[in-house]
Amino acid sequence: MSSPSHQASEMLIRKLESIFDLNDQERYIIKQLPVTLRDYGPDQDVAREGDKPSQSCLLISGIMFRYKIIGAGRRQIFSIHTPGDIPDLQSLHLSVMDHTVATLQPSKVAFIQHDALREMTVDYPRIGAALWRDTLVDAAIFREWMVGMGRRGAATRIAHMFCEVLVRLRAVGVTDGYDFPLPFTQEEIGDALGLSTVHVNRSMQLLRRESLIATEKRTLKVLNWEGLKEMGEFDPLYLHMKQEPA
Amino acid sequence: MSSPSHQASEMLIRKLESIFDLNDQERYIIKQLPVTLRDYGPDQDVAREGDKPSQSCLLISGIMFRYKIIGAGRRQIFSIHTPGDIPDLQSLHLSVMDHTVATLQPSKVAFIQHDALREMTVDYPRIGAALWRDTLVDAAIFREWMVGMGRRGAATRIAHMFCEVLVRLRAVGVTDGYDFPLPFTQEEIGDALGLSTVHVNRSMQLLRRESLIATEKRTLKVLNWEGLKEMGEFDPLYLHMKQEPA
DNA sequence: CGCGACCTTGAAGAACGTCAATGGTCGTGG
DNA sequence: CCACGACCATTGACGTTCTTCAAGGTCGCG
Repeated sequence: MSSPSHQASEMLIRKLESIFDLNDQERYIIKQLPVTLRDYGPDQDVAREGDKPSQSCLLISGIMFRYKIIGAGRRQIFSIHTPGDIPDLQSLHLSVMDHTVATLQPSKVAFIQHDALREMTVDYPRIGAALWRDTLVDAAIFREWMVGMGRRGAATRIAHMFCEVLVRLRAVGVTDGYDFPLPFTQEEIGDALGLSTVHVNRSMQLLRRESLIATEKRTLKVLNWEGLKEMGEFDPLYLHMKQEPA
Repeated sequence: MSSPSHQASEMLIRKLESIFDLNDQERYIIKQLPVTLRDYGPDQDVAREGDKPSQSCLLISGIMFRYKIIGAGRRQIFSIHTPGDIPDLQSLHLSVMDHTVATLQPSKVAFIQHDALREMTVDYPRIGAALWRDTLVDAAIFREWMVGMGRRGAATRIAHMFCEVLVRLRAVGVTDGYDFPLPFTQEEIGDALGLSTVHVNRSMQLLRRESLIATEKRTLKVLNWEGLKEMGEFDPLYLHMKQEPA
């Protein structure tokens, strides 16, 4: 737990245990995974669309996200990643990146060779199943975001996103209360939810007016968790966690 | 190829070979998979949100789709499935369905027990990798739809959807020209793309006015494939096929 | 023939985007 | 300590896109 590379496997184990039961041997095997560490500043691309990576990145601390740029100034953000995530795990079986993976905040990242991961999934099929499951939860989150973009209004989408981020941060122990550092600019929230910056701003004002949230000094305080869940039509089933989050 | 259950494995093999190289042994193993066959009419649910299926379904002929209902009359369709697909392969590692899988057209479906699939993925890790890859392509398609719903206009989204369906139908040999039976009502197209029926109707009129498509007798004719791709901002990279589709 | 499912049309309004300007906060260097 | 600049949040005015509601119209089928 002391050395940074132990920190990497600890975070991965913690993440996998939020969606899968690991036994002692499996935890041990994961701890043996060789990793290479690297620090990134904010807003740096880690793997770009078109790349053919030979390794995947495990987020240790900070926040990452995935996006695609289409034409002039139009960006779509697909996902937000919290510590313990392997944002480009999919590159293990999809050789060409069809989108870009980047840091949102300064982040500590561990790289794991695909060969090592592949070998582990073959030798320990249950760990393979856990990782496969992780990519399936990833897809489930995409589906939920699709519902939002297709069929929910702006305030609902924003509330939903805040609910999801809070639950996921709590699941890996980054936060334990109902406050968390708001790492997103309104532009980034808009790019994630398919909204303009201006409209995000006005919709967030609505959430504040309803006393669901408060923002001060780059911190988001959830004032009324039940109310926010209701506003966001948030049902955490799609996160497929082992235990229902609070 | 004669018996219906051979037809099932043939379609699966064909589908997997569009995204993965199988060898003779692997083809042989897949052919041994025990399946149960069943015919469905149109608009029938095959697995529902909340279910915990012990088998997955392989589409042999017809069209299936996946969706979620949220509140009064709001439905979001996530994906369209062509023969050879296993629409709920994800249930292999996500025990609870977070959405519903249904037929759009009358369809012939083969059910495969999860136990048999799991055993195969453990004994033949390359087949496991192919199936995992398939679920990752599924997720890549979600991402592309997210880009559409978040950042593209109605006509572009519709053109994109037609391009994708055509490419996928061609990949498994259901069509070889540029015409295909249009299995969707305008309401379904709207539910897939996050649009109202009325707006789908008007946007399709635009595509016809531009001589990109023609619809007659429930058949969609692509009059100008290059033009449609351009209108739809369609780049098939995200389908991760072995060979670039025409 | 008549019914149901689907497509089409018009009109009005809500939701959201764009443009452009203002103000706040924070870190940095003088 | 202050001034500056960068980045971000906020506001107003105005346009566009898309939705909603309501009413035909078309087609296949029993």
